[in-house]
Amino acid sequence: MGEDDDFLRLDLQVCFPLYAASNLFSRLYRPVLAKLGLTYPQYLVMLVLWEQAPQSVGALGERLHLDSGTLTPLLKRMEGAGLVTRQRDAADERRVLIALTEQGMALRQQARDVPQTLASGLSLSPEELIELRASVQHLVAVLASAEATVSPS
Amino acid sequence: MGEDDDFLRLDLQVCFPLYAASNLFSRLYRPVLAKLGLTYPQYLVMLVLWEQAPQSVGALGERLHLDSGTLTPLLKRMEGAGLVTRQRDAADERRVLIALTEQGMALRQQARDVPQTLASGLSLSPEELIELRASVQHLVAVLASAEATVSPS
DNA sequence: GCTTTTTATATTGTGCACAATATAGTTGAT
DNA sequence: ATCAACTATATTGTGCACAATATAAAAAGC
Repeated sequence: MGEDDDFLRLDLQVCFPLYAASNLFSRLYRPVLAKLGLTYPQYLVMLVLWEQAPQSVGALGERLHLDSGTLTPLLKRMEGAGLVTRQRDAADERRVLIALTEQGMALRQQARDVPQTLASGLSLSPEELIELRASVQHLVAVLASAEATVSPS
Repeated sequence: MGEDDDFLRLDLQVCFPLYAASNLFSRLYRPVLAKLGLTYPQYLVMLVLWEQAPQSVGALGERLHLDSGTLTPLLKRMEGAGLVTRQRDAADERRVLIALTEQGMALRQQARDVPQTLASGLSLSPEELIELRASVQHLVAVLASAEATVSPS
């Protein structure tokens, strides 16, 4: 008990720096995104929709690894803000299609400089960022497959 | 507008895989930690306290990059669960010292295998995990210093 | 055609995460 | 000693994140 060879030290965890980095990133984005009227998860939704719209709630959730319990109220707030519309798919009434409004599309221009604004404050080289991104993307793939293994459909 | 050379594509973001990995990790930990009666952030608090206790709320927050608005209710729930005690520091009445109860200390034995249980399900080599951990720890340091720069004390 | 199963989203309740603010305690400069 | 500035924690309100459950629509089996 209390030996130093156990694996419970905070500095030995992989999960903790990910957790801290995620929180710190969202804190760093907050004032920048506030000018656009977005929260950080809402910004991620906009990134997905700017690539392709309309999309169903489920498709958004699959891309972002979030479920309807998170997305539904978030999307309703975005609808209230005039950024997106929500309407049932006529072809499959179970689906709700999320589309961009004119305002939502226009917001892309204002968001254009957000990534570089933040990256510029980070004192990390582009190479470091690219390598880090690839590593964590790989981890996400591993975690997502582990999730699918544990709770099989 | 819509050119492919802008930086708004989700796959080009560093922040998004961190966000997804953090969520996926906490989802993966949830069923394991539930057996110990802990949530994932509560588990992190226990890791810190198992290293050293008692600690003030502020010291916990500094270590975990969390503020009192997050920690106070979390610690009250942990107090209610019988894992920690909360009492004012007699030497400085502004501080609240968080200490472990017998039950809180005993829980360490039950938690002993948690890290390896999770790591074993990940299909990542120990070398990959160590390198990833170092990269993200470095990022946390960079983000924390950026935070300090933006909002100077 | 009608029931069973599956699928897609919504709802409810709990627990973070954090900004803004409040409160109480401490320190420092006179 | 007194008061202004500062520090540590608590409170309030908003917005995620997710498990569990509900509801409704579609698909599949008979």
